Amino acid sequence: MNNSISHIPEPTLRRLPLYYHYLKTVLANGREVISCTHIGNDLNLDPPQIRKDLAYTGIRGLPKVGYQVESLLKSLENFFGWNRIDEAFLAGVGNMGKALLKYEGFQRYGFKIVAAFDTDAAIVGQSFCDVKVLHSDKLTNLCTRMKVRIGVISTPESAAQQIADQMVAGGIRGIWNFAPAVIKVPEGVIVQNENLASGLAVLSKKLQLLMQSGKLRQEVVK
Amino acid sequence: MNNSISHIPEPTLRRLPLYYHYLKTVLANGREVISCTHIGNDLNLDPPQIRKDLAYTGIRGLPKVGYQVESLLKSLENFFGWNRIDEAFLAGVGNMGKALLKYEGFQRYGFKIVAAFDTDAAIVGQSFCDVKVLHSDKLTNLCTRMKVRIGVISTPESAAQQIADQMVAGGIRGIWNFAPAVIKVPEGVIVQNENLASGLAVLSKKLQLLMQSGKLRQEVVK
DNA sequence: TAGATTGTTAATCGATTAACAATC
DNA sequence: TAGATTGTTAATCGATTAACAATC
Repeated sequence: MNNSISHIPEPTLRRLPLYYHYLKTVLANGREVISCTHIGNDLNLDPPQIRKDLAYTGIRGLPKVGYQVESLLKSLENFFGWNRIDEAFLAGVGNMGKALLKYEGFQRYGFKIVAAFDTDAAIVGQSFCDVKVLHSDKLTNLCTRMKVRIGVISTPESAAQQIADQMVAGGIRGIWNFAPAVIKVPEGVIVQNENLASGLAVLSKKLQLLMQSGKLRQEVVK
Repeated sequence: MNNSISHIPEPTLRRLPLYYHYLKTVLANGREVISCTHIGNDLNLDPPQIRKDLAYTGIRGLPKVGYQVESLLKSLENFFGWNRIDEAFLAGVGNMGKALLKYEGFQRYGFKIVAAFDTDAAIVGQSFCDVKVLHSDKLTNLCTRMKVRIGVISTPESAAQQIADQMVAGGIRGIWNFAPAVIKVPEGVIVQNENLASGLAVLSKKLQLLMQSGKLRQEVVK
């Protein structure tokens, strides 16, 4: 109800889909009501944080009882608008592009790739999961005609900016970028970068620190 | 030099690979020295933040001059240990698993998948980029023998925990998890979750808010 | 020298955590 | 009723941003 609160913390936005996925399995197991204590236990999160996150979707729980799983799921769906499917274009049908095309689980999150684009003649004309690969030349025009608002970039770095420009020219307002490139877009267009190297770096540095401290502790023990 | 500071902010860790990638292209363009002002301009980041991030790697710049690109790259490589390759196992050779196997750019980040595992008889025995797919039964044993410390999970959700257990049993200390599952591991094992649904949710919510505010503004103008 | 840039310290901002009253 | 849980307000923590002296 409280639509005036338009700022939602990004960490919260990132956690909400995790709750959703979890609650789906909870419901499948036949549980109708759940508490934050329980969710927190399964998801390794603090209950007050979960309560605050869920409150952003507008849902209210019952003291002593918890939340109704089904209405919690509906609340999340409404919050994100997952009941309506957003159509998207994908550019760059390489390894990552193919994986994204073939993954059908995104539909659950109101997201569907309806056309793919590439410049490689060997790939143009092929289909993946009923999505045809067209030549990138046609991106802007088709985008305008189909009123598509979301674009996925999984091209090599060298092509990313040009593809982004074509997307913006076609009216795309949100870009999900998997290319290791910084994309410049005009105001009013959103870029969400998905950089696997960042996650890998976090993991390997944490591991490095862990092993070091382990060695140090062993030496101290000796 | 200051190894006593063992805590590095995670946002910094996530940005450092972006600098590295950027500096590689800077060097390729023949530039030998660069300032944070310049980096910030190209990467859409504030110069003082970049300075602070880079300081964690131990590098020092020269006032008025900036940083030497080459020594900056070396400093980053040393900081992360990218000069030594970490060998990793991957479990779950589906769409995402194949994309990760085929992507060779990770070697630049000291990371190489040396064996892949699956339970599907149709996939076991195949090779991708010289990496052979073995049956998951062999994971734990081979892991112990090869002293592999990093595991990648790209299995379906239902298999993720079991694979994680096998990895931990084989001595793996760091898990890069692409499955939409919360994995329980003993203390001393690190899990880095890579959840595409989170990124997608952030993008679509931001887009939603953008379109709403746009419409509101239009109405106000009318 | 003057201006640009680094490096450091302080101030701000925002998210998480803690505390606690309200409630079924 | 008593205990568990929600929802809210306050305190803490950590990262970003601002300010500024030091320096080539």
